Amino acid sequence: MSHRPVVTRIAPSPTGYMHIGTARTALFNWLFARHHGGTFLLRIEDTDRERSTSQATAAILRGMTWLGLDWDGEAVSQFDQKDRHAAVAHEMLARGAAYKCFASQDEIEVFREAATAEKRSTLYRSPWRDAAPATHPDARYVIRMKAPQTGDTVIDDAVQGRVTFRNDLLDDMIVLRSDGTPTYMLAVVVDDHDMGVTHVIRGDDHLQNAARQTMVYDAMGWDIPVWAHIPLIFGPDGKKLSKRHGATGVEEYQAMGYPAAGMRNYLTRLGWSHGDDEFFTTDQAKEWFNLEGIGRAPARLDFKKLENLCGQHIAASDDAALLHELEAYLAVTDAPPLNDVQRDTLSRALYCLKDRAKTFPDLIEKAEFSLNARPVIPDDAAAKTLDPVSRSILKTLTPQLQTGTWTKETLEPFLTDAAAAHGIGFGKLAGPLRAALAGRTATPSVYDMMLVLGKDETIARLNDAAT
RNA sequence: GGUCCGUUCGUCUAUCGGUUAGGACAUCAGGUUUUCAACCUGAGAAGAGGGGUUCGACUCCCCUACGGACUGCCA
Repeated sequence: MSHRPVVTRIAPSPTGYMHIGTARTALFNWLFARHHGGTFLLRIEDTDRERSTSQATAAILRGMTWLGLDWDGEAVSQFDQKDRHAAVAHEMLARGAAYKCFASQDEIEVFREAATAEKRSTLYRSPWRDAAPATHPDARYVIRMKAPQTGDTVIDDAVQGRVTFRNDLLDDMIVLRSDGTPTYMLAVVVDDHDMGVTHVIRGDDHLQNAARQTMVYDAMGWDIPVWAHIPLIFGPDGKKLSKRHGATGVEEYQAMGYPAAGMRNYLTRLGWSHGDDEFFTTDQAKEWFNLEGIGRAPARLDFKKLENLCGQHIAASDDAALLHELEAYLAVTDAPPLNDVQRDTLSRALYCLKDRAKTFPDLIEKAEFSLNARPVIPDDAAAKTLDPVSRSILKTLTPQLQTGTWTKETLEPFLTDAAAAHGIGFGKLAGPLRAALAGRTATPSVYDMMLVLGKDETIARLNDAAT
């Protein structure tokens, strides 16, 4: 119960891509730290040398960066601290809080199989717990925690409440492997302590670990951090999120073209609430975020809602930032970059595009009229509107358009009158105009397209279609 | 099997013993419109089941059911 400045961390293991659940946990930790003006650290849990890869570490860094979750200081490698971990393990040995166990993996394996077969508890009780040092063989050993076997270990969790575990149901976990490397259970505690972590916000798959880790804190006489075990994220069907659901990796979401701000908003709201607030900025999230608002039940991913929120964020973005993020999106998907003309036209078109796009692919699709150079190739539906009559009307338009001023205020009455002059409503004229200008039947407003395209380009496209 | 956690509209959630159980997404029906999107209006839609405690339970307790996590010299 100290008043130390808040320090949180995200501690992903680099054994694959960055899971969306990890991203949300990172987000919560980041939000909490930023809310309190504290520190948010990134630690790569790479003590599993078999499975850790530098590519996975790079993917984590990319994912964090994309989501805008800036961490303080350098990302640290847990493995780099292995000597410190080993020292703590030996310190525990010296304090009588741990012991050397000479049981081989095979031995334990045999025990577990037998226990499982006989439906007995697989809890392993090492015969070396109380063995006199004189009886120790000259062989490889692991260091096991000498866990209390009676009483309870109580976790006061900021999300889950008070959770009690019976000590006689917990075994003496290994803290140092026979090759001298630390296990996760030891390394997290040592690192969190050394890094001054005050609040451990992580998936509730770690809830039981908190009990075991508490024992290490106690053995070393260290302060226990505030625990906050948050529920896991499920797929839309309520099942554990798997490849089958389409997207489990953060980078897949980026590649699908969701804006980072929308992603943050959605992920923050998933399992956390601030009254009825649904759409909010990252600044608001930082201002509002607290542990009390975190729910206790797992939440399902809802892509429709994600899209809706993303659409709102795109609409709320300022044009320059939106263009910048769009180009970044293009880059990660290996799409050809925008040329100068496209960038210029698009930046002028954004105002009439961003209200109607939910994702970047969506935006690009709707922006096509401004991205593609002549000639405009109409799709089938658009081609149908360009019948001889329509084409002849378009033809009469261009000379008159040539002389008018190019503003919405002049264009609007002009086109309305032109339609009327041919005995049709503007709605009838809009179809062929769309086809000529965009080659589509679904486009932004005709006026907006004309404004974005400019007089010369508009007339050229109209002439193309009329002939 | 054991331990632990969870369970409000289809989905995300509000409610912190007293509400016609609210909002959002989605859905459906209207409206507006220059197509699409958007927007506006409206509708349907929920406390897993059973016991308690209480004047009164979605809210507190117990049991059941269902879901999940953990049960590694993985993290």
